[in-house]
Amino acid sequence: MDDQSRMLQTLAGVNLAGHSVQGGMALPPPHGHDGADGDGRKQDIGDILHQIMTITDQSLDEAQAKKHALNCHRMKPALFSVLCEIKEKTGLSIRGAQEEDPPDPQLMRLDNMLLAEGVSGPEKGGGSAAAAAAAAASGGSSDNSIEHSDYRAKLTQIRQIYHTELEKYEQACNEFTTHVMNLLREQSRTRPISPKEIERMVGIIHRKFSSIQMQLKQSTCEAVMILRSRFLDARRKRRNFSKQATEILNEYFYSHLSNPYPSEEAKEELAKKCSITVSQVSNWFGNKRIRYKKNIGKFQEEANLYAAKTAVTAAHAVAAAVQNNQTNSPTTPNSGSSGSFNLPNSGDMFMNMQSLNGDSYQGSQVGANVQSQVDTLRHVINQTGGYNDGLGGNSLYSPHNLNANGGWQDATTPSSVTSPTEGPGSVHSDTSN
DNA sequence: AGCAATGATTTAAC
DNA sequence: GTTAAATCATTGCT
Repeated sequence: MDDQSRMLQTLAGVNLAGHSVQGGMALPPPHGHDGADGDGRKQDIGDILHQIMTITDQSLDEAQAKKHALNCHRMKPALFSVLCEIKEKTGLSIRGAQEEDPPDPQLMRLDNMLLAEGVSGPEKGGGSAAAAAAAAASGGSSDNSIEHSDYRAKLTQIRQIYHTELEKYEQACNEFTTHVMNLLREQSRTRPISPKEIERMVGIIHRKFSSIQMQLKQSTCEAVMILRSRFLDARRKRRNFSKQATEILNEYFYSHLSNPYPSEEAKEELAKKCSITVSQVSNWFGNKRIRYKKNIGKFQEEANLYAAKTAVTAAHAVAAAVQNNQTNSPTTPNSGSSGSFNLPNSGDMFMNMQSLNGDSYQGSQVGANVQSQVDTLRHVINQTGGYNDGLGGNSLYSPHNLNANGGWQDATTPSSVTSPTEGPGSVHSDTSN
């Protein structure tokens, strides 16, 4: 207010009246008597200045009436142009102080995150990436689909709230900006307000609103993070695999008991079959190996079960293979088998008929499969052939797979490590011995 | 509530 | 990178 009154004093004392400043001259009272011509002009200026000064303090109705009178004042145009000039000069320093700011890095981070989470961005398919991540992290299967949809629903909810709020803010911002601009434009007729100043004011308003928007974005991000941690932290919400998935994994495990290290391709295939991720397959095999090794006795029943389960198909497959070999090349049993043997067999059955490229496994694969079948058959033979060590029916199956060191007999090195360049025909490298 | 089973994570070794 | 081993955290059964 000091600057303003000083400015007005200068105006009244020097620029307009043409007189030198009279030391510390206060504004003339608004209602004074008319004196000489000079005095009268001074009185006019003082009056009009006072009116301009107070017009913003008055109510709109009051101001409306006064504005009209003010605009009609004979001194108004001259005074107005001078006020504008002074305002422009003082405004320069202000303008220099606050130039347009660079994009806020924090805001950019929030925007990026919201975009990545599918909260902002296009409506259709929004959140699919995050939802897919949720599906992958929480472990597939039918149980997971419930969680998946639940996650999606919650994310959609957040998304809706976010957009509604954002729209509200934007609308309010626009309304307010328009209102202020109208007000300033209106006032620019009576007060020295330049278009640039209006622009600056709009900028200030937008900045204010964008800071509010940032708060909204921040809280939305927080909500998404909480949602994610709740749904995606598998440890917090562990889901057991479906029975079918466990069965598939167990079948593979027990039919490859001699070397239960599925190759990368086999893991992928198992993951696909079980609707879980490859790392979940790895986890499962890791857990299974260690738990089996730790307590073989406990798993004997299970081993027998799966051995018996695959025995019939294994027997059929081996029989067919033998028959096939005999018919194809009776003199050299192994020479002709590679090209024609493609029957389902044993534990590999669920893998071999649909390799990654859709072809049947043939050629070198056959040897591995037969070995696997022999593994399985050996269990079954032990079980059904009456071999009994006298310790009871459940101890039929002997853990021939483990060596004295506690390692897997045939598992010299895990297949995925030692044979990364295996061809597509040797997916089951872990069974070839 | 107690417990076993089980999927995931961590750590260390390779 | 993978793996074994230990451990954590949850699920599901009794």
